[in-house]
Amino acid sequence: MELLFKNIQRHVSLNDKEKKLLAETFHSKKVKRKQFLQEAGDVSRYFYFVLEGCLRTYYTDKDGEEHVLGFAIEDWWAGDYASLNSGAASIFSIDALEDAEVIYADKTGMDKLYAAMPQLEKYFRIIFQNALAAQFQRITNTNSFTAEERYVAFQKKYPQFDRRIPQKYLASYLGITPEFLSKLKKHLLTGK
Amino acid sequence: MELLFKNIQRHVSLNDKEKKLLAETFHSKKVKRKQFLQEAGDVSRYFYFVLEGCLRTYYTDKDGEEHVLGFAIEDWWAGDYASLNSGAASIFSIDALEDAEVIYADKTGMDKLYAAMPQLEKYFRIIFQNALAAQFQRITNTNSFTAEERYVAFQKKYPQFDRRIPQKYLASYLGITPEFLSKLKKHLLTGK
DNA sequence: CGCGACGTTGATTTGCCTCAACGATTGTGG
DNA sequence: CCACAATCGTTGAGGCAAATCAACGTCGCG
Repeated sequence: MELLFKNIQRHVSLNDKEKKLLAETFHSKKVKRKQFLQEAGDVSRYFYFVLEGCLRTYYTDKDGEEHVLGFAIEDWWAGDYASLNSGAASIFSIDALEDAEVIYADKTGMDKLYAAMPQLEKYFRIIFQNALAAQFQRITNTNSFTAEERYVAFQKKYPQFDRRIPQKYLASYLGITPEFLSKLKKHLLTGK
Repeated sequence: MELLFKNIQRHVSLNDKEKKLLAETFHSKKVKRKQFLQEAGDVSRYFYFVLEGCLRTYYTDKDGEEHVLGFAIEDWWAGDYASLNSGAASIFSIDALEDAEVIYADKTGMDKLYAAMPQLEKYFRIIFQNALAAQFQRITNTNSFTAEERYVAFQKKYPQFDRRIPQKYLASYLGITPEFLSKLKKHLLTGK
């Protein structure tokens, strides 16, 4: 919980009463590796804040193929930002790549927090604005880099993920097949 | 200006004093087709709200290739949401695909508005949250659809853009070459 | 009218995928 | 703690979607 306070206080201030309200509204949950936090089709959806471990958000297409949208580790947010607003059923699933501890709140809880602590609107405005910028960067990379360049750029930008994400999920995130990622790595190491 | 008020009032309320402040803070500008609102490398950057016309936001890669990130028509926002927060030089350019009329504010102006009208934080929190959801959808489409499917999906989702966007820019937005888009269209029309 | 930008069409090339087989690693029950 | 299965990663052969390159038609505009 302290981790969330610190994260929020990077952008806005919190007093003790507000911290108490946050602590009352967010609930805690531990999940084992491979367990789901959310499955596609769920109507009840949550904002998750990761205290420990590693999560994966992904989408299953009409052919049953999974496509990874992103990962979340300690001090990161996860959730279907999309449909939390709309109230529609989610098309995304979230599961754990490592045993994880998260705190979470549903839409009702978030609305209560927004009403009681207007500065949270600013906090999430900034969080979403930065996340949006990161997605534009990602789209830019997809369109102007080869798969190999995207892999190198990912390693450089997110070195903390290096050993924590199975290659097949990283391949999916990069938009390539696991086989091709394997060949890329060999090419980078051996030059052939 | 009324268009902006109506847009904002879809999510939060505004009184006359607040409308006056908005009108004082946003400045108006008309640009001809092909003129720039912002060029890559600019340090002074703005939030733009389109009153009339059509804008294009794009990125120029190391090989000099342009990659279109998005379009904006009446009642839409445009701008480098990314670096407006960070203060870094922008890597994006914005120009007009049609003669356009926009209103705009810089970071200082936006900060002033946020301070005077906290409900704007909520408004932009929602705007960014929805935009983020749209970008996740776009990434999902890129990874799980063929170019032809993406073209059809775009036509269906944004019919209002149909006649307004030159094919080469639409091709860039879809992540394909103009030549290939031409062939796609032929295939869809003639079946061969 | 003539120029330049845009769109089209065809021939060829290529980055990445698919399929299949084979190692390596992990996890689980006996 | 081992045996075995299951999952994951690697490697190779062949195929396809989309890129590249080049030539030509067409349209808007000075």
